[in-house]
Amino acid sequence: MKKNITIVEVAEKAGVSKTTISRYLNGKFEFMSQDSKEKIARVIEELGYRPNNLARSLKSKRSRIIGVIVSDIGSPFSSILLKGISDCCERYGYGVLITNTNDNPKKERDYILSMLDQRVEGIIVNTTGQNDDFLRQIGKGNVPLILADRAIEEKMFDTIRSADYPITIKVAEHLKQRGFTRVGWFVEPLNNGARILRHKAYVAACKEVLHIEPQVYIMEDKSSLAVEKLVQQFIDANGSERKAIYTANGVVTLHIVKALQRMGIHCPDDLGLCGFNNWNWTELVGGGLTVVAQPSYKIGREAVKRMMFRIHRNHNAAPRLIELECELIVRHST
Amino acid sequence: MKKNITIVEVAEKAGVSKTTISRYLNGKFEFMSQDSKEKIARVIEELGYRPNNLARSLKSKRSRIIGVIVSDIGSPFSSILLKGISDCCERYGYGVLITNTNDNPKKERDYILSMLDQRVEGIIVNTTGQNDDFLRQIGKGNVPLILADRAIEEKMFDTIRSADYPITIKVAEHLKQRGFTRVGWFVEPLNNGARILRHKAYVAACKEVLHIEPQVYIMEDKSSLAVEKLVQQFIDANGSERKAIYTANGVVTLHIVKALQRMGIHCPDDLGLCGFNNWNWTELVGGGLTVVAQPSYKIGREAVKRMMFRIHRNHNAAPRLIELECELIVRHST
DNA sequence: ATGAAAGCGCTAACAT
DNA sequence: ATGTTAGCGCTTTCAT
Repeated sequence: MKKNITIVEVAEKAGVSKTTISRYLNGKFEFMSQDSKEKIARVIEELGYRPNNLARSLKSKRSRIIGVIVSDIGSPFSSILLKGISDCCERYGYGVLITNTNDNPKKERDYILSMLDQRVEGIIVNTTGQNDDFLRQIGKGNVPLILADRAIEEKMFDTIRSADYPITIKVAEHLKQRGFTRVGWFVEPLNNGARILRHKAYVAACKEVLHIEPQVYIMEDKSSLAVEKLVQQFIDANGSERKAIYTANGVVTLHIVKALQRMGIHCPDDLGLCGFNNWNWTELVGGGLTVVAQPSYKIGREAVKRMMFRIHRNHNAAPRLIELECELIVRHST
Repeated sequence: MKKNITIVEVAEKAGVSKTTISRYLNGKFEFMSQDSKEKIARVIEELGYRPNNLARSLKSKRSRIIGVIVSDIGSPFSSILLKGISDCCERYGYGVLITNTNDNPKKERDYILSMLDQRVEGIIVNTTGQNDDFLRQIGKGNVPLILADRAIEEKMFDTIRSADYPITIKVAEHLKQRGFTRVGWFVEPLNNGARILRHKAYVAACKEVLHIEPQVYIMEDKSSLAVEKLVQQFIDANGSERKAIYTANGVVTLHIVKALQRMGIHCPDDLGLCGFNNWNWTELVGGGLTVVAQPSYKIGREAVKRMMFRIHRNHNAAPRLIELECELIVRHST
């Protein structure tokens, strides 16, 4: 097990002090002789020296790592979000420490604390929605926290999410124009900020555009039978009206599509369907699904940009809500 | 900006030395009075003290972080793999530093180096396949490297992947039994270990089971037109035989399904189709796709287990190739 | 333009 | 059972 090369050896071999090496490493060439510079470069090359980032971070208090906590790393939303985040972090020379909570609030708390222990410079969290008090507490510390997709009630953190309201209005207009007179909204339990805001948007769209009573169907249980029952319930409740389902997210969309297939219900003739999230398979099923495309990649990218702003420009900027535009992709199912 | 609490303050307030606090933090209670123990616990609680992991790692040379490099974080394979890795790391008390190369070999090299700078204790890499020399170099160092899914020629690293050979034989038997007399294999360029091994398996299956000449179709270009052309080529080349397509991975499957839909080709009557990877949408399209289910989650989990073995038990164990069983899920398309 | 020296917050001999 | 001390590998005043 060969010893690691440190700054000391480099200094000795280059015939200068540690300080000069450190300056070199940090790009402070301004008051450094061309000679030293070249010699150092050569020695580093020869030795294959690489600085120890733990030591650098410990001393400088800048780890150049940001933490990311997602609620379900297996979902396409998360992977695209993460892609946006990592791509953007890379441009800023930051690394990304990622953890996955599986929507478990306790894990979320533990991970946040352990990321702070690692001295991450900021945390981006797609919160489970059950940690508002804890998050507030963390917010008082000096490591910026930014919410991705899921907001919390209080306007305390920068939040980057999709602009659900305008797109939901647009969806309603589209459905109305296609002759649908009843629109049911299918969602998982309303226990996080994204779902709550989308719910508001749906209710507003019912009032303002569709002029109907909202019909919210909450999937407490995602088993095949339970979902089919819920769909049947919606159908039975609306007699001979032209009915359409609007879903709250990609997971719900998937469950609904499966249920409709099993039930032998065809879109758009038997029932309209507008999904949320333009996942790669949505164009493949049933001749193509009409969907709202959420800007997941951009959400990631903007979260990082905002984080960099906070870290490098203004630690105490007022929290901002950044809502990014969604796109309605009309296909065969409506 | 309030000062961070350090071990020194805790020691003072508890009336003991730093050493004792350090012992407490590391669970070395064996020679510690019940009294000290309780007092320390209380002080830590009161102060809300949390140890600085950078300092711990720097000193102890154990960061309790492992690095993971995936080639495409946006793909379901990667997300499930990552889920397996993170879940398992958590059980061992390890954090995960994740980066994404987008199949760019240069990025892969840079990320590996920067992970080493962070003093990760091990690296799991789903390599682009274009860095064999570099990886060998890294392999000589003392940070274990484990390959996930994509092997390299030389048997130098632990490698965890799916057992492609037996499942491919099984696929061939299934297709034969269903009356398919020609099977074409569709793949991206053969530039990584997974594809190369799958290619071998396909060729073997052709000889041993199907008794036909292999027909390999390489998708150099994934545009709609190019893919359609390739499919048409396969069809034209095999006249009135019963033809089936077997794909090398989920991305290829997706492209083929799209092409078939556009071309108005129906499975299994016009053409059989067996995909690779049981992504959530495969059961939805065309009445359900027959697929090989790759054990992505398990690959992640086993990679971590092997990593822990290497780190904690035997740094110099002989490299092992661990191949995990795949499952054939027969649906409507064959 | 360069260096000496004092830490960053912790761990681990080596005492006692 | 507990404390003293010397670092881990770097950055950063403050000199010169």
